[in-house]
Formats: sequence, structure tokens, C-alpha cells
Amino acid sequence: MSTLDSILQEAVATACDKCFQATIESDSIQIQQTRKEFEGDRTVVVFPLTRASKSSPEATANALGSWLKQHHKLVCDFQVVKGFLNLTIVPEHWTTELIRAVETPNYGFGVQGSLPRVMVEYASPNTNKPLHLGHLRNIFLGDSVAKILKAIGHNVAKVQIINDRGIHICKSMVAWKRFGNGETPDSSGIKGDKLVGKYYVRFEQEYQNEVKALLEQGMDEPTAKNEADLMKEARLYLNQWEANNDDVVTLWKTMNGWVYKGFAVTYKEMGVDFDRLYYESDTYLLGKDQVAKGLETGAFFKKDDGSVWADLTSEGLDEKLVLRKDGTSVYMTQDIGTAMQRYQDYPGLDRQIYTVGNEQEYHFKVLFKLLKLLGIEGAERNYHLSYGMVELPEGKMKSREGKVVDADEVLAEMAATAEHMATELGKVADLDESEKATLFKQVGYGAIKYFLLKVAPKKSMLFDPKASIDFIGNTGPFIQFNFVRAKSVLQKSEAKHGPLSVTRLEANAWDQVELRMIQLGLHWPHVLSQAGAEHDPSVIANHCYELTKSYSRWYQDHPVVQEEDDAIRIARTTICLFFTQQIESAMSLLGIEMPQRM
RNA sequence: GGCCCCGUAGUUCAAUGGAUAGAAUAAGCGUUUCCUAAACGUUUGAUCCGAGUUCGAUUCUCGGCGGGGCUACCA
Repeated sequence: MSTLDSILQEAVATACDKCFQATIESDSIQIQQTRKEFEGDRTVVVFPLTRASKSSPEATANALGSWLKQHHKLVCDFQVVKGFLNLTIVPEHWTTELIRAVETPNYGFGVQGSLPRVMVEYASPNTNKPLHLGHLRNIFLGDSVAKILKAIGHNVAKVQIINDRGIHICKSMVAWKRFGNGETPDSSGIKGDKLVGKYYVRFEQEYQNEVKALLEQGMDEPTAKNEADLMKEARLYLNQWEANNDDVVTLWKTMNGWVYKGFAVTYKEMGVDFDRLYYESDTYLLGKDQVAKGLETGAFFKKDDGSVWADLTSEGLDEKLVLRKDGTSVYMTQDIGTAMQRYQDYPGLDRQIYTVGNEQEYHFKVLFKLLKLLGIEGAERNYHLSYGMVELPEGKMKSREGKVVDADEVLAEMAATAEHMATELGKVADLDESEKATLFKQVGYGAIKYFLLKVAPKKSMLFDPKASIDFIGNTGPFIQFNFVRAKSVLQKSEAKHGPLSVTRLEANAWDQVELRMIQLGLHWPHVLSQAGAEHDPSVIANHCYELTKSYSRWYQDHPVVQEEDDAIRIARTTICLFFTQQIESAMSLLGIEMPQRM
């Protein structure tokens, strides 16, 4: 809700009082942007007020409109269409607001640290295989939400939990030991995470073969899956790891080290980083103490077999296991432990935001209830930033079968497409190699980031590698392209006419198209706060597109540099400035960089 | 079976309960002596079905139908 709208709400409430002697809550008055096919700037929806006015919507609107026009300095005219009161705002208002916006650094942002500290967890990969397309959505989403929350004024800690232990990494270890012949990233030239992933896939293949052989000997399937040599060895490794066996731990450290090196390369390409890393090998036992405490306080209960449970039936959920009968941790145990650890590490932490796929919605619902049972104040403020799967045309990705779209490959292909297009269009022949490389990444990565972020998180989405991602239409590169053009206009204008002085702006310099664009841009603070409140970067992506679309249309028939009339030229230049400032800052919240030319 | 999410042009996405449901893409036509045509203009095309609440429903409620997910002493 912009300041203007709250002023108008007050004014309408007053008008209701004066015209109908009716008291109306100003908050309840609906104000919206006037549709472009009607005259006016802001629209009051009058239908709900007819109860107070005891007359028809049209009569009510007319009465309110006349009163506002006569008594309110911001309202210079009005029209009534059915039950809608369209108000025309004095042009000076928009000019004043525009100047204020252009002169405010980070227009629309909140005061840093004015809101409580929050934590955003994202990425959180397993260490047995490389990152894939699903991780890209996760990472871009989490990183963007972290940026948005910071922009509206939160202190933000970016973290991930690294699933570095467990049967999955043991599988890769077993396969490497047995089939690897000592292969390393250095010896093979294969990126570390790819190399470990290769042995994970190898494990699954060889394991399938073993199971098949056992089945042919007449064993039943569950037994065969349990008795296969490779699986027995993987379990052995897991036990030895937990017993701190030197050889196994050393191998585990070595292979995880390869993976981290590989991940680091990918994260750097993506332009994301973390304030703190949590490793499951450090935290997986932490939850046990919490479970013990929960037993003492009566939050949890013990069954006859020794397993520990939480009873959530009164909350409409099930009973949930928090400790196995043999005393070992389950997933939930360690998530409790990790969460508690984080509250300790970050005093004053208001809430944790978990960027995790929607298949774990139930898990997090339960986790937050359990934290509450354990006495965490505000545990219900924790938020599962749930997102839908990225599906391929042939369905879900299956990493066991190696049927995945690899993250590094996607990034590389994006940059290659950018290069291909730029070359074909003959755009950047004069740039040197390193400038080109930077540009192609800005454009290519901008395309994939925008593609993944423009869809509301909770929706699942389709990615067709063969169709590849567009660079025209509603895309990142379209926005970048218009940014670059506007920047170019600003440069040329300054070269020819000297620095822009917005204070020389005249109030009535705008045509209708420009007025609309300015109003759209002045809506940005509201867009940003909505994106923060809903943890939804797509709100920002859509705003950027809308603004760019209207700029691009305007640009077509509004010359700037050549314009001879000073007042008009200054007005148009200011629009370019406003546009570039806002696009650059809004897109940066999506993790998308703006090139200087393209 | 129980619980959760989603169903909008051929396709990919929009729309705090408000006006004639917006874009992009695909297809056709047109625009470059002028600041970057990765652009702009123009034509064609959609709310899964049925009730209910409301002055007003893509949006809220209920019942169907279709798709996905969860329902492990896996993570």
C-alpha cells in the first residue's frame, strides 16, 4: 500500500462521514490502479460503501467524487463508471514522487537491520553426486529470498546443511574402492563432484547386476537386495564410519573433499555464497540430547520397545518417531538438533526458512510442532519455503539412473547460447575475450535464473532441454537488453547535453504513457514488500517484466537525445534513469546482473 | 484409504473477491535515412465440470474429474 493510497483511504473515509454521516474504517476502503482504458489514476471501489450511503453505487461515487475534488488537494478530477470512482491525481504529485524516488538510493528498500534476524537455508546437497537442475531452482530461490529479506530490512544469515554422511556416500566410496583404480580428480581431469557421482552411478549398476544374479539363483527380491555383496559392504562402511575407523574416515574425507571443491566451482559460477555451513556429520547426534530433554519435560514419550515418539494427534497429525528403539537418530532427530544448534549460534534468531522441495511438507510441519513442544518460542514462525519439482518432458529426474540434467551443463549451455546469439547478431565483435566471457555468462545465467524464478515457487514447472530457454519475450535477456539500451541513451544524452538535473523537471511534462510507467515504477516498494511477505521472487520478476515491457513500447516512439525541447528531453531522460535504477536493483534481488552492453 | 498441492489460449506463465481474464511463445501481416530490431505494432485463441456464498467468483466453500506429492524405526 503506497503512501498515496493510504492518504486517499483517509480522504474517502472523511468524505463518507461528510456526505453520508457514516463512519468507515479507512483500511477497509479498496483503492486500485485505474485500468488503462479509463481516464484517471486511482480507483475507489464503491460497491462496499453503498451500505453506508444507502444509495446506488453511481450516486455514491458521484457524491464522494465531488467532495474529494472540492476538498482534497491531490484530487483534481473524477469520473464514475458503474461502481468505480476513478480519481485523477494532480500531475505535480507524480513528479514530486518521481524525483524523490530517483534521488533515493535503493528506492523501496527498508532500513538495514530494522527487522529481526532470520536464517535462510538452501542448496543442502548430498555429497555423493553433482548438483542438478532441481538444485538450481532451490539455490536461485533460496538465494533470492535471502536477498529480498535483506532488502526489506532483515538481518539475514544464509546457511546450508550438507548431507555428508550416510549410506549414499558410502556407496560411492565402496564403488570407488572396488572399481576406481585410485582415480582422482587430478589424475582424470574430472571435476570432483562429477567423479564421486560417477562412482555412485557405478555402484547402482553393479549392485543391480548382483541382485539380478542372486534372483536367478532363486533368492527372493527383498533378501537379494539385502544380501548383495556391494550393499553389505556399503553398510559395513557406514558402521565403520560411525565407529570412527581410520581408513574409512580418511577415504570419506578425501572423497567429500573432492565434492566440495567441485561444488565451490559451481556456486561461484552461480554467484551464490553462504555465511555458514552445517555438516550433518557434526550435527546428526545433536538431536539426541534434545530428545532426552523432551522426555524429561513430557513433550515426548517412550514406547515399550524403547523407541521415543511425539504425540501430535491433538494437532491433527500422527505420532512421530524421534528416536529409534536402538537409540539411533532418524532424520527428524538430527533436524531438531541442527535447528536448536542454530538458535544457539544466532542469538535473537526470529525464524528459520528452509528451502526444500514440496515432498517434505509434512516433515517440516512436524518439525516446527516438535520445536514448539521443546519450548522454542516462535517456532511456528519458521517457514518451509516449499517449491514444486522441475520436471522433464519424460517425467521426474532419477539420479540413481543418472537421468538428470546436470547443473554445470545447463550453465555452460546457457552461456553458449548467449554467445551464439550475440555472434549471429554481430553485436559484440569489438569486445575482448574476457569481456565477452563475462557478458555471455551475465546473459546466459540471467536467462536461466529468470526462467526458474519467474514461476511462483509452489508451482511445479517443466523444463525441456531440447526446446532450450528463450532469449526473447518474457525473459531475462529481454530485460537486460532494454536496460542496456536505456543506459546507452543516458550516456549519449549526458555527452550531448551535460548531466541530468532532475530538479529542473516540470510538473506537466508527461503524456499518458509516461504517467502510467511512472505510476508502475512508484509501485515498486509495495512489490518488494509483497515479495518479502510471501517469500516469492516471482512477484519481483513479474514486476520487472511489466516495467520493461512498458519501457520498451515507450522507447519506440519517444526519442530522448535528439529531443530539442528541454523540458520534454529532461522528462524523458529522467524516465530512462528511473527505469535503469529500478531494474538494476530489482533484478539484483533475483541474483541477475545487468550488462553494460549486449 | 487418509492428508497436502496444482488444473487458465496449442504450449509456458500472470491476475489483494472487482470493470471487457493479461503476457510470452507458436502462425500470418507490417515497421529500421532516427538513442542497440535480442525491439515495436497488428490478427487468431483460454478460466476442467456442477452446485453454493456474494451487488460481483479464475480467486472463497462443498461435491465430482484429471495430474503431482506425502502417508519409512530412509534421508
